[in-house]
Amino acid sequence: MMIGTTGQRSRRNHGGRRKAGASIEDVARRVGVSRATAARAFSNAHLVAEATREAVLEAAQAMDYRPNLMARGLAGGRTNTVGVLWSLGGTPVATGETRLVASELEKHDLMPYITEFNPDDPQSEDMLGEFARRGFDGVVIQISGGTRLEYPWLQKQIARFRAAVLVSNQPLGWDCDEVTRDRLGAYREVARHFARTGRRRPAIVAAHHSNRTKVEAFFDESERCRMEVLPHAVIDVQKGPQVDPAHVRHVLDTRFTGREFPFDAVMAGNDEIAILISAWLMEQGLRVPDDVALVGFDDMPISAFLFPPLASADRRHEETAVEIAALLTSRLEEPDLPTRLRELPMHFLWRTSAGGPPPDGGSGPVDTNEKETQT
Amino acid sequence: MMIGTTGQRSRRNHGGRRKAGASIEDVARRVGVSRATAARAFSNAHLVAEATREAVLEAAQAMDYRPNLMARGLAGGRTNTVGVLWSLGGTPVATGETRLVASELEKHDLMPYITEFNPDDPQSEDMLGEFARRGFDGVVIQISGGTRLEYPWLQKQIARFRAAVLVSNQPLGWDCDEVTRDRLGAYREVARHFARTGRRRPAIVAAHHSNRTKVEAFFDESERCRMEVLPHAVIDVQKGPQVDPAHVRHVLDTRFTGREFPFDAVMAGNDEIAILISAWLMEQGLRVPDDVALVGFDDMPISAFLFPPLASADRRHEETAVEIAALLTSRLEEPDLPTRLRELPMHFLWRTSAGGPPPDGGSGPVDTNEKETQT
DNA sequence: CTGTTAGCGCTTTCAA
DNA sequence: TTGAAAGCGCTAACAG
Repeated sequence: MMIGTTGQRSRRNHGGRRKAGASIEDVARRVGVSRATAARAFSNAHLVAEATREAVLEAAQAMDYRPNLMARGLAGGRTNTVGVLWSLGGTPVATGETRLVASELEKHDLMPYITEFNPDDPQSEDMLGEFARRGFDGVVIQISGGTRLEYPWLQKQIARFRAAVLVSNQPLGWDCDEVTRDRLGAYREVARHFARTGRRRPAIVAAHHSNRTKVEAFFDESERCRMEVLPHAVIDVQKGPQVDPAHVRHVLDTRFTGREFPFDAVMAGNDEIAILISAWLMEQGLRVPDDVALVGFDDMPISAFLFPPLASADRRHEETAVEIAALLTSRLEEPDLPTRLRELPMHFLWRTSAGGPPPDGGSGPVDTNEKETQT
Repeated sequence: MMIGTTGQRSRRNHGGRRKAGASIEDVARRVGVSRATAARAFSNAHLVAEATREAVLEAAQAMDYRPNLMARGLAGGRTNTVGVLWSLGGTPVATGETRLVASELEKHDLMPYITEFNPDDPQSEDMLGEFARRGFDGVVIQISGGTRLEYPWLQKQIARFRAAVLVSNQPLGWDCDEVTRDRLGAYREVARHFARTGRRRPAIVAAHHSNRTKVEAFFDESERCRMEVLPHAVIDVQKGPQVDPAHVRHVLDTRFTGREFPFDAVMAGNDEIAILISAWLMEQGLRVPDDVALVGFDDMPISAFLFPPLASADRRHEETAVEIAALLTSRLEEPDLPTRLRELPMHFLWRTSAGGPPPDGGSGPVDTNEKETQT
């Protein structure tokens, strides 16, 4: 490591107060009204005379005035900031999802702050406290494979914000708006597809073994369809907090190499795992889907273009992001709205890797089956 | 779409002032000192008598006091907030990188705001203004495949922050700290490897054709190594602002299907593109690396476990993230430091898909060749 | 509909 | 080393 010295330019503007541009006072003076009136033109437009408001807005435009949100928050007003607490788990799909949510919120002039979140981690409580202290207007909280359905501290923290949207796997019924994406239906659809196309011995390879419901749904449906559920049909590849490709590989190697692979259909917890399985199967000389049918989950952008194209389940990211933003902004506008529940069930997305002909001649069901409820 | 109504619970805590926990005044009262002194214990500890400070800190702890950062910012103090402006471009690698940066900053008790950034987009200027108005302490700005080397407005905006770190492809020499990851070396290494292992006709498939330097470096080295650079050896798969798998596929299909694929070595702009190419080649009945050697870029976590394992270039994410955080925090502590430049060149990472024996018996060079400079 | 007046919780002179 | 006092820019009563 070399250390050279070729100059000594140093940065100006060290500590100290920075001038932050025009203030509402400047605008007010220019228009000839009081500070309060000028300010109202922004935060309570409906309390200001049409003409006055226009004059203020025009002056503000001319002076390039923008409200200082620290000051606003401090005084109890809105900061146009929302926290997005998501369990990223290192998967590209999750981070992609938060980007969609972020860009959707930005469309509504809200500034999203995205952060990793795990309700089982006590540190997460601090995070929410910090958000409240910073005057965040709202929070979006994803309770993903959550081990529980009740987090009393969380429910309490949520009440500190003007708006809160929960993103869940199943309706939680907390006192806030909620978007639910049920994945059980997709798991059952995959099981039925496997059975219908002549598969006999299905397996599931997934992380988060803790979250049993999806595994149960899959095997329940498998048995109803007369497939054989072998003793070790659940292959858990969870290790740390996130999926580790090396570990997935290691599990497959130690459990199956040298022996005959006993399954003819594999459901993977997500597309990344499916890709790893696919590579491993190829290496073993097994063909997808001829020898083993393979289905992933969450539909990564590249999945449709792999060889063979990887079947998956549609996570409905865009719709979810739009719903979240809609719920949040409407709540911010009208705090007294009743709590709302939006259901966006996930569905099996047929592609070649799943084998056999696609279900009823299409790549997915037509009825997406969403529900809108006031709870 | 069904609309049901099953209740009318509504949220409390609509607008209005929220009580935000203990204030510095409460702490001061409890200890028996003035507000100013208590506050100094946090923001200017060295101006307070040892004993007083300890008493204040202890009281704060007991009362679970945390400074209100909106107030602090408003009064001109630090907000412990930094903006991370990164060109995500939808690639999982970029988002993964920002997560590393974020978690590194969090270790230093800084709160990162990650946002998409493109210096060629005029809207980005607003973004920085907004950050300044919100009292952000610093910004991390990635100037990626940037078309230019000078962005006067950007350099000016940067001066509004206490700290700024630039993340670039090549040293830019602006008046702020900088981390540079040169990728040209890696491109040259790949070309040399292809030549050494008997490949004759290399191609490059990449987005961002605008950024020609890496393409030039690759073909320059190819020619020096006596490989044949065919007329259409640059396959541009750029369409929108981000890589679109469908478009990559489309380009490959329209240009090569039905004809013989003229190249025996392909360098892809990133691992995702490489995966798409690999699938496409398989579909054409071409084998990697026997018929076509393939190298990606940026080393996605799953790349090492694909079939065949995908060669790539090490983006040195972790080191980069650590450097960024180190530069930022040190600048915040000591504003008068000279500007610093850290160089972290990227290197070729051999794996099976690249064909032939690995370069000098290893998977990569030992000398990582970093530099530390004061400019 | 508009102006006046208090703060929000902190930092920062300026004296003591 | 500490305290008193004056804001930072805005919102929120409360009068007019």
